[in-house]
Amino acid sequence: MDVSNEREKLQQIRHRFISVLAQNIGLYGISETNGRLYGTILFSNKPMTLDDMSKALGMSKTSMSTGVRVLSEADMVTRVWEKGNRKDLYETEDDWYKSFISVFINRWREGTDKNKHAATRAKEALEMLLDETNDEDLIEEIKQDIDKLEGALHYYEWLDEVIHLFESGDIFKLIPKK
Amino acid sequence: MDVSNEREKLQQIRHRFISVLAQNIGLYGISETNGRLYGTILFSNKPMTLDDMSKALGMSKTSMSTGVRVLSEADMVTRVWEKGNRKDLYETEDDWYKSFISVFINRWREGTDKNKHAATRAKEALEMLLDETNDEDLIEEIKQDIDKLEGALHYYEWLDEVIHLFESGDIFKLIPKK
DNA sequence: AAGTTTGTACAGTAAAAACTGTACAATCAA
DNA sequence: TTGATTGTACAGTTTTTACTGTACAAACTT
Repeated sequence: MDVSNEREKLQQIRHRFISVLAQNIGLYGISETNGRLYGTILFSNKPMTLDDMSKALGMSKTSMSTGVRVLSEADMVTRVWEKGNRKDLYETEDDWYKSFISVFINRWREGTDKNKHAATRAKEALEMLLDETNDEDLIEEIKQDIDKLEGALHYYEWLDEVIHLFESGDIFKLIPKK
Repeated sequence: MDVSNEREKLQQIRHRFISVLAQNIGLYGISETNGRLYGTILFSNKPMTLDDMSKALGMSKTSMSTGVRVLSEADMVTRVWEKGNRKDLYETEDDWYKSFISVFINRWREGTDKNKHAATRAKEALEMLLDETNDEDLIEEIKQDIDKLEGALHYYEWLDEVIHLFESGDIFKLIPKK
């Protein structure tokens, strides 16, 4: 088997892995195409330009530009400088713990905070309404709603602490990096 | 302020909370509309029929049917029986720990396993290719790829243990339910 | 300065997802 | 059995998202 054939095989192995990676990267809030872009940059063993990516994925440079922006904002790729090169170069953050966990934390922190805030506000509003009304049935319904919101709030508080376990890095005391 | 006005206010408070909940439920892999459906059933203080939902959300019964199926598969709502009622009735699983954590676990377990499997297969394939080839440059590239896959696999193993922490319920020893 | 090259905004197009209405099978009532 | 009601498959539509090509501003070269 000659070298070009072997190289072909290498590409195929990479491609297969990148496909699976991209399909499951939705867990981190990244779209499949951007996941494919991430995988491509990951396995390019040198930093890539937008044109490189465009060529590698057969997609427009515009798409690469927006894709790279999303990945940069998620701290999954970083821009890197190289003397004498006018083009922007990008490479992946190779520490998977760092990049994936931080993406995870950002997403969950944001979502949980918003929910918690909304639940608190709703509970307060219901308590005010409870004071105002005299209708028996309505009072009963409001009380049930407050119960539900309290259940939700307990869960969010718990989740808060879970997220903090990751933010603080304490999770690694419990489950050490491999 | 009369009762109908107060009832209006109650609906508004519910609606506002449900909107936020629905916007953030994507974290659990549920779409925003299905999140709204979940919220609607949650705050209906009695089990709902498809027609109830359709009316409450102003959407087709077909959509309710498919939506409820998604939520059922995720164990977020359950079908419930009532004597003398021909229609299917649904209510939410009220234990947020139970429903949300199980949805979370299912998603992450599945995604992580797939990635781990793909990484293992890719690594094996690369090791075979490494044996076959004699080209210096190619050997170097393959080695770099293997390194990356090993990094990924370490992360996946770690993630595996994290997921298991939730599956086993041991997380509650560390961070007790509120 | 003029001439290139590079990244991105924006408008338009293609593809995908969400949603609806109709049709029909399954279940129940009489 | 017939007639009515309920849930869902399926086809078609609308809405949303993804993607592209063009045009242009910013940065660099000469």
